[in-house]
Amino acid sequence: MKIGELSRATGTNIETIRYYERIGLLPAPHRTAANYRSYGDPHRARLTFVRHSRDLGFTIDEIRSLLDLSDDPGRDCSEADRIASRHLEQVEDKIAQLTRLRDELTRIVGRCRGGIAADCRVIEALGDHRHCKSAH
Amino acid sequence: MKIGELSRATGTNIETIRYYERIGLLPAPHRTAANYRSYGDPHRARLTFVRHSRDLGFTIDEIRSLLDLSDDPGRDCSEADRIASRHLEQVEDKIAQLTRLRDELTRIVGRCRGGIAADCRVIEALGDHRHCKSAH
DNA sequence: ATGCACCCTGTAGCAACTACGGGGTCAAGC
DNA sequence: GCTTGACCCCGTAGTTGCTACAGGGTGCAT
Repeated sequence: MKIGELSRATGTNIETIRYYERIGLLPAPHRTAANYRSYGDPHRARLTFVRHSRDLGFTIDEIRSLLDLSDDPGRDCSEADRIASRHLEQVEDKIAQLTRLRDELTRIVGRCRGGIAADCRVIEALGDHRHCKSAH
Repeated sequence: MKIGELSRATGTNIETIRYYERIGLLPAPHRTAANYRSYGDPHRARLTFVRHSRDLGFTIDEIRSLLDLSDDPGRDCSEADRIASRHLEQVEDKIAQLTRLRDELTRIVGRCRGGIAADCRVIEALGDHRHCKSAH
C-alpha cells in the first residue's frame, strides 16, 4: 500500500509517517518505480504499535526500547514491564499534580465580580503565591 | 539587584529570565556601567506573576493577556476570569484523559510474568488496540 | 493535453525553555 | 599587581514530536 493508504489505515498523518522513518522508528519501505513508498502488513502493524504507544503517552525513546524488545522475541521481557510501570508512575504523578492545580484554579476562578482590573482577585491571586493553599 | 539575585529570589533560571525579556514578557531593565542588568521590586513582582502563572499551566500568550490587564488597572477584568476559566476546563479535560490512560496502563502493566518477549502481554497489548477497554 | 489527486525531498516553524561557546567584570587573596 | 573564581554578557543551537510549507514529479481519467 502507498503512504496515503497507510495513513488512513492507522490514523497517522503522512508527514508523521515520513518523520518516523527519518528518525529510524519505522524501517524504510521498498519503493515503486516512481519512487513511491510501498508498505506491507508488517509496516502497518509496527506503525499501529507506535501510534498506540504514543496515544498512551510513551516517549519515542521508550517506544524504541519496546520495539527492540518485540523485534527480539527471545529476550527477557521484564524490561517492557519496567518501562510501562515507570510510565504508569509518571502518569499518576501528573494526575496528582494536575489535580492540585485544578483545585488552585477553582479557588481562583469565579472570584472576579466583573469589576475593574485593579480590584481583580484573579490577577491578585496570580501575582501572589501566598494566596495558595498547596504547593504546585 | 543583578540577574543572579533575581533568579534566586524567584526560583527562575537565569537563561529563562533573559528569554522572557527577549520575547517581551519582561521589560528590559536598566544596565550598570558594566552592562549588567539591574532589577528592582516591580521586576521581581512581575516575574513572580509570570512564574506563578506558568506553574499553574498558563501559556505565555495567556500570561501576556493577563499582564496587559494588570498593567491597565482601569480595564474591565472579566477577561481575566474568562482566561482562567477556559484554562481550568482544559486542566479538567487533561485530568480526565490521563485518568483513562492510567486505567489502560494499569490493565497492561503487571501482566508480564517475566517470560520472553514473544509471549509478553505488555508488548502484545501495545500492538493491538482491540485489547483496550476504552477510547484514549 | 489537461486537470486533479497523489507522491517526493528538504527545510523551517511551533512552545518554552535549556545549554553552550567565547568572551568581559569584579572583588578577594597572595 | 596578578591570578582565581564567581558572576555577567551575547548569540546561536538543541530539545520533543510533530506539522507546514515550497517546489517539484507521477498516474489516471476526461
